[in-house]
Amino acid sequence: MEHNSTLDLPPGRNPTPRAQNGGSTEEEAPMSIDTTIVSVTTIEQIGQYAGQKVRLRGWLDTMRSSGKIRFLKLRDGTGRIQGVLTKNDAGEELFERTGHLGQESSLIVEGEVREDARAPGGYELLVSGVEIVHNAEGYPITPKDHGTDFLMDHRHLWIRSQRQHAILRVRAQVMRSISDWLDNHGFLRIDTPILTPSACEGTTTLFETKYFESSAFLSQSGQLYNEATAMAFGKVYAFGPTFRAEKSKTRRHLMEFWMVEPEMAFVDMWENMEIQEQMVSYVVQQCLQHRRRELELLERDLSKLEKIVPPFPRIHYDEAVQILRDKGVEFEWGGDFGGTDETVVSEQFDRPVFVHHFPAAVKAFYMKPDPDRPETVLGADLLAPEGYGEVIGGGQRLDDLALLEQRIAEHQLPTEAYAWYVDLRRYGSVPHSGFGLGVERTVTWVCGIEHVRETIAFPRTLYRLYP
RNA sequence: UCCGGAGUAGCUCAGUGGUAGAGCAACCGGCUGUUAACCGGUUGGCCGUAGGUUCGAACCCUACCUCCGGAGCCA
Repeated sequence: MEHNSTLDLPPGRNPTPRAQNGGSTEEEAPMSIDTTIVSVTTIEQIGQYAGQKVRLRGWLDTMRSSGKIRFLKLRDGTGRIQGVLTKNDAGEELFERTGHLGQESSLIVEGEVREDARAPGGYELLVSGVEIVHNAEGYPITPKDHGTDFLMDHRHLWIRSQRQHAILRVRAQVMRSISDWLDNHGFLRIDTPILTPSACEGTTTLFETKYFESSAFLSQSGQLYNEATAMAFGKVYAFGPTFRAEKSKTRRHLMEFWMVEPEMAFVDMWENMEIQEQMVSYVVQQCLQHRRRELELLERDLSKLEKIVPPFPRIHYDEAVQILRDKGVEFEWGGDFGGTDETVVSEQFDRPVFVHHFPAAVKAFYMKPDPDRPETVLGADLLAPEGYGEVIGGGQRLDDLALLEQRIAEHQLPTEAYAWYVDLRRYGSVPHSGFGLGVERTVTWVCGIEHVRETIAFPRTLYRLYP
């Protein structure tokens, strides 16, 4: 992130190029930053420079003025620190010049790092020089309350705020931990196409786009392609965006969302679940370890996350139906779970719960039926606790040529388009399984927040394509 | 698509038939330890749009638009 990292240089001895003054609106104002050699650092690293003079480059978060003393809260993307400026120490000229800075003005600030119990974070900067790179006027997001719609209209600015930083950092950690776990367990990342000739699962509505003289669809899943790459490499995963043109309007839905989809040859439904619980536990524990500060800022109940360790409970669809009925929910065997159904079931457990053996009728055509009860499939959904709902859908795939051809016919799917997929059952078919984990839902759960739309920088919701 | 809620200052909202309001933001001034600072002042309005009822409509009625929450579908 930092181009001028000072990590491996002794403090105070790394000459950095003089900051350019091109964006300054000050006319012929003297450079108030002196030319002595001062370390450029980040707020994250500032503790290493206690008692020394440093230079920070960032944006003005808030400013409070009190006549002869001024507090400039600076953020630089790595953290926030309060700069203190007094008329006596800083001098009349500097004090006057910083009196009319708007929120989010970009600044290069120089000063001495001081430990101070009064400062949030333990350190503050005794400001001795300020270069105004750009003085911002009328920043729309004030420190007061705003509605979601207003904030979403200003999403490009909203992501500068502390809460959004915390969420997006947790997201990055979740994605990184997923990749780490899979890479360390013999999976090869092979990404699948986003432009596809036809529906993958044939269930949801797809976004259609021009493809020269014909049309193409934005992928709703890499699932089918993953099966091909798994037959080529054994253990694989795809990690990328997926698109669903469903008119879903809930706190769990986005039109564009990210999914990681591992697929494994010679793995059955039960082993599939073991892999999932290992990976999910690892991801949650890594977030606790590396993003604790962010989770605390979000006021997440960390004790709930600490419980996320294997094994996760596994219940049969029949049991789940019984739980619903015991809790007074009218539910007929054979249906899929709605949001509230998922909540009722998952609230019975303090860990994510697998619900397996769903009725075949509500699942995709490629799911393998249970030989003993063919009206159910060898698949499992993973429901996150605390009512966060389905974060994983997965299962064992149909590996029998004749049965797959029959299913494709039953679902009235175009045979030509699936010819390559059927081929996989013709040349060395093996039992195989996989799953798809929704990144935004997982991040929502880990963060303990209300809505998936804050877990991606620029969410695509039903009626929002801006910014 | 269906059900429910809401559109009033830049933002968050009050105002339920009789002169358009508050807090914050912005702007001016005061204050040497502020944490969503505080104090004084100034600016700021096609009350979502179009009809209708009424002497008179932000307010009542009708339609439409937009947003929010939920359902369905899904990760």
